[in-house]
Amino acid sequence: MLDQRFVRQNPEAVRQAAANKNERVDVDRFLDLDERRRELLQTVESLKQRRNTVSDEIARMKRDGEDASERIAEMREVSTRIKGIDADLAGLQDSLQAILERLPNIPHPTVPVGADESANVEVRHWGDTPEVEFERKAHWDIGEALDIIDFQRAGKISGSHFVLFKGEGARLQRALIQFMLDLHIRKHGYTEIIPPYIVNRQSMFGTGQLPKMEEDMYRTDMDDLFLIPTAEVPVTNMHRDEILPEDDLPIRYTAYSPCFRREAGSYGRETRGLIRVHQFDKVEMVKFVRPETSYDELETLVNDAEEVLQLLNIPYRVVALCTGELSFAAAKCYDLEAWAPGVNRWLEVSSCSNFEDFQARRSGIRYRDKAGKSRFVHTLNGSGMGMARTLIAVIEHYQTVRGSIRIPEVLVPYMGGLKEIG
RNA sequence: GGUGGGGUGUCUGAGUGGCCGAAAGAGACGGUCUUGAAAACCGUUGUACCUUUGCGGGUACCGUGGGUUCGAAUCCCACCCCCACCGCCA
Repeated sequence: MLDQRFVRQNPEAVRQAAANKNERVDVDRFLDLDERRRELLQTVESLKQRRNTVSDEIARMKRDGEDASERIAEMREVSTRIKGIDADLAGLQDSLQAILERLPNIPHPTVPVGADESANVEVRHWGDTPEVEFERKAHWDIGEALDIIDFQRAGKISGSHFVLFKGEGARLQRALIQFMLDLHIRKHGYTEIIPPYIVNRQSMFGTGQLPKMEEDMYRTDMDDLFLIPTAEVPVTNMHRDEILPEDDLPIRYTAYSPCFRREAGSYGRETRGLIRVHQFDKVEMVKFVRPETSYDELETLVNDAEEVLQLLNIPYRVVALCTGELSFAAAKCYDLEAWAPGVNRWLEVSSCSNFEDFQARRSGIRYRDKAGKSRFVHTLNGSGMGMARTLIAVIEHYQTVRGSIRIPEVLVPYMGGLKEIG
């Protein structure tokens, strides 16, 4: 969420940011409501001042045994007026709030301006995409041939775009998760969290999924709870409405969780196999940092994620998203795209974002600085990495001419010494 | 699900209608003392919003939302959350 005063003082910046993010916002209406609100506020506050003064007077008169009935009658009227104006004010506040919570975050100046992915900028790449020494098969063919991925039965059990892993396939996925967690915990200094996978409405609001993305979320009707679309939600909300000691910063958490996404209206050829599914596993990294350091922390976050792919020896590229591709809450974001030779394309396996104080303001996450002043922290998060797609990259990258899958060296210990599937 | 207890500032915790933005303690910050530190002592220390060029002035906030009242942390209603015990249960 943006600061109300910031919007008032920089309407053009807000308009521009929204336009660059392909969002439609009504800043004029906001300014109009905001001005009316301030007028009413001044009126009602001076009435309240009057009421407070006279109430003290009444208290004094009663103590002195004087007759205060005239004052009381007068204040009865004042109070009625106050109640009326307060009601109008509350209506205005609600309208303002509704606009405010739908205003997207302002992109950082270094973010390339553009409407779609053609404006994204490749920052660097790592590893060579291998020469085509044989006809690479897509992961769904390999998975079915080796009987380690079962789309048919997943469809029967749950519906399309669900997946079931079996035998060594399930184990490979678990190995990936374990390997990633260990890397982030031992080498990168993150603290492991196992959060709740179902959260309340306020948590979903805090990280910015609500109100805009509600139709993309799985929700439990009876309790109005949401299945998390990413561990970012529960982990970021751990410190909602808290004031953290400055010495605690930066805080770095990593969490494995399943992720649930309805993906309403995103079907088609692009989503075949494991590329886009309703439930997938992900290891997430979340940071709470001092504002001064957040862009340095973003770079190390990306590096932490990159190291996963480097150790798996999978070629990838780092892409700086343009304004039009940035999510609602992000100020800047890098995507990591792994090369998947079977489907012959780059797959987004990680997304690392700096939200600056946007989420912190929504969820009241602050810290107390050395001067004793409380300030909003900056929050960041990044996948490290998203499963299913990382699994695609591994399967398609490590397939052999014979149709088997070699196990990446770093995963062998997690596979109980197994070196090859099939 | 049932019964009981409870949600107050950074923390602990007092406060049952006006003199309460809120005692006391802790913590933090500044100072005195000290070679330095600790201890002791003195002082300062909530947030948001409106207004003002500035000094300043004002309003609101004691879990959330309503209500009663001239006036609510305090009384009433609803809801949420936490704790304990009982029941149920992987």
